[in-house]
Amino acid sequence: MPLQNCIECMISFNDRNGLTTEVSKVSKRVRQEDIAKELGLSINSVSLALKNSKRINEETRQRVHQVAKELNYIPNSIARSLVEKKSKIIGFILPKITNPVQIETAQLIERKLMANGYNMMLMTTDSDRDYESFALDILVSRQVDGIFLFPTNKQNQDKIRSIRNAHIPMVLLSGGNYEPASDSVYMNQFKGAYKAASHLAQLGHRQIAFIHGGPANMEKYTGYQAALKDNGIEFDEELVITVDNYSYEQGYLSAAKLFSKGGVTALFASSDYLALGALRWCREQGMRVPEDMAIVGFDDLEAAQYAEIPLTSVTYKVEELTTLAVELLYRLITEEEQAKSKPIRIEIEPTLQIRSSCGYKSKNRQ
Amino acid sequence: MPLQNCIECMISFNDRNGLTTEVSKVSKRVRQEDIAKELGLSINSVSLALKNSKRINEETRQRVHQVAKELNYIPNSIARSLVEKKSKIIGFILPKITNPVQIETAQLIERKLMANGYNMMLMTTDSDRDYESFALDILVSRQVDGIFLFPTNKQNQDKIRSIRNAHIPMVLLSGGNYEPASDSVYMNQFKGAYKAASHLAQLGHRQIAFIHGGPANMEKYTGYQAALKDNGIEFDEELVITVDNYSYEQGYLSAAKLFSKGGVTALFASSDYLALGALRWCREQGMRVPEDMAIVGFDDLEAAQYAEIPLTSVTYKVEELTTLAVELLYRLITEEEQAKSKPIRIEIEPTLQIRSSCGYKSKNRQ
DNA sequence: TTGTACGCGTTATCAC
DNA sequence: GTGATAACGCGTACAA
Repeated sequence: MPLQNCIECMISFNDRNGLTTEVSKVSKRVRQEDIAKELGLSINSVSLALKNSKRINEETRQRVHQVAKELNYIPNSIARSLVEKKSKIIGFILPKITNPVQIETAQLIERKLMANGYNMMLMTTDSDRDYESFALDILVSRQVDGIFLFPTNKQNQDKIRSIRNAHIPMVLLSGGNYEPASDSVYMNQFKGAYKAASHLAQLGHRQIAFIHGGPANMEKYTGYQAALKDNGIEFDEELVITVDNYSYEQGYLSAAKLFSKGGVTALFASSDYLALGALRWCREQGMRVPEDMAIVGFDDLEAAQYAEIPLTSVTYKVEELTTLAVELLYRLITEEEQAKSKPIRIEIEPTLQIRSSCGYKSKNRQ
Repeated sequence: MPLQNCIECMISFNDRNGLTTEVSKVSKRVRQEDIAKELGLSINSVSLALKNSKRINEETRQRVHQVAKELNYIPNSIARSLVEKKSKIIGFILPKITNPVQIETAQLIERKLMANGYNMMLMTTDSDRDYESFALDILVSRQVDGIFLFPTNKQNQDKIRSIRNAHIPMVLLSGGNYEPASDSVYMNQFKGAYKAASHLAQLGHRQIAFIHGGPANMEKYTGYQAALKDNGIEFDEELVITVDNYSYEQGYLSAAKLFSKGGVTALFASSDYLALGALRWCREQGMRVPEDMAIVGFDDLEAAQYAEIPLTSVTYKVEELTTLAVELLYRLITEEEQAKSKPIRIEIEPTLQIRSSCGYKSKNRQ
């Protein structure tokens, strides 16, 4: 689909399908007018009665509710949104729905929003700059009351800034060691990666490989590099592999490339799936983990904990993050919090969950 | 939140928050009227120009587009939806976002929808009857153009039927050996479970345990029972455990309960995660898989393939299913397909992907 | 307590 | 080709 000029594409969409002219056979939905006619009241009275206004007679109120139920009246949110200038929809944009942590974040946020009458519109970007931009336009067009965005690296910074300037509440769920373009609540991936790589370095490893998912993982990449530097290890580009999705398979294939040459003694993977795929390769090749190869993952999925060799992984409290994120968005929606020149920035610091796969004998070792 | 009388809850929502009276500091979005004023045209001409009507002068058309871009005009989908009686939103209801196969289904469907100008509203039910009913009401209220629903067992059959009667396009993504309440495209879970349990029975196992996730897994349950019966094995309730989510942990705990007594030689789990959790328990207890315990899972996740002992699992083509489901929904939307008295029913038959965990020496054994 | 009139932003039907 | 005018369904002043 044409991502260029996406607004134009949205504008002219109707020309492309022939649906408009078709006779709608949809049985008319019942409106307030219908129940007004039924009772010989005005639409207004019905409207007031339905929202239990005290300015309406208790008896008529009950009769209206009665008839509404009988006719199976369901309010038209679209019409309501138009007049109230609130859609009660929150947009949620994330790169890929297959990222378990991001989708868990979405789930928790959806639950919290639902409790306040909001619903969630979900869009994916595949980490693509144009898709991300397009998704933002769509959500603005749909008059969402707020947006959660897992931005991919520093894409669309200008657009994000302009949305913020338009006072559309938006909370970024990713960020790093740079000035964010909008208010944000996120786990510091830089620090997480730094901790992981440092840990491996301090266990004595000098050749630490790194697998990452491209632009979406830039912060992890820089964290990895910083850790090497601080531990006096020279960065070697040969030890880094970029993959295009976080799968066991990609981890498996990357391990084959990275480890066959020999020399490498440790791996830091930007996702647990990648780490577990690599783990599988090691097992097949008769490599012992952690003795021959130390492995650290990222996200601390349940799969990491239950792996053959329980996986050391970078972790953080998703529940805590989502709570903060929703709170911040509500503050922005109610404008308790004005859009200040400097975006609010709430950071969660990740920790390293140490298990067997890195070879460190912790007291809590599993 | 009050799930009873959900419509009333929706109706009276505004009373509960105090936002309505607050002064909106949102800088006014630009409307067609603004660009009309700017050019000394009528709103109508602007509207026509924006959608590239041939009934408008080419020069003015261009001027309108020009100004629209300058003012950063973004169309208001809410207003458009109101008059067109089409929201271009598709609702998607699923029990839990943490089910990888269901969420992959959602992802694939979202992509296909997006290519046609639709967006997706996502809701979760937690397999709860009232939540499911509530979600349906919300989506109807929001005037969605169609609904995908992973129904939980036979909940809300009447509501589903009434939505169908109201000619709101809806495709069910789950079903079984019973007359579905609406048009549906789904993988036959009964057959999948039947194949899995039969396979174990035919390998000689007589005590086959079963872990399932409650009402959402009824079809698998009956498939399991049917397989036992057809293989002359008496059903033993003691060998069945119900869990409330598909996690490694639940599988691990269930294995502890089921296997400690002894006697059981095989396990069929209604989800790969459960199976892998059980696998972990076996390893810790020194039980060999498949020699001491044969295990079969469901869904054929990547984790199953890459497990320590690659897991035999029930599988099907999600891509194929989503393609059929989207096609069917479009047919219903364009009313090529009238809502007939008898719902359309498209079934995908799952297959058993045999790997090492069940002990069967297939030629393709991994 | 209830009804009337108007507005929300857009599209569609007519005139001109 | 272009511009009034009337919808769409609901909320809210303001009258009655």
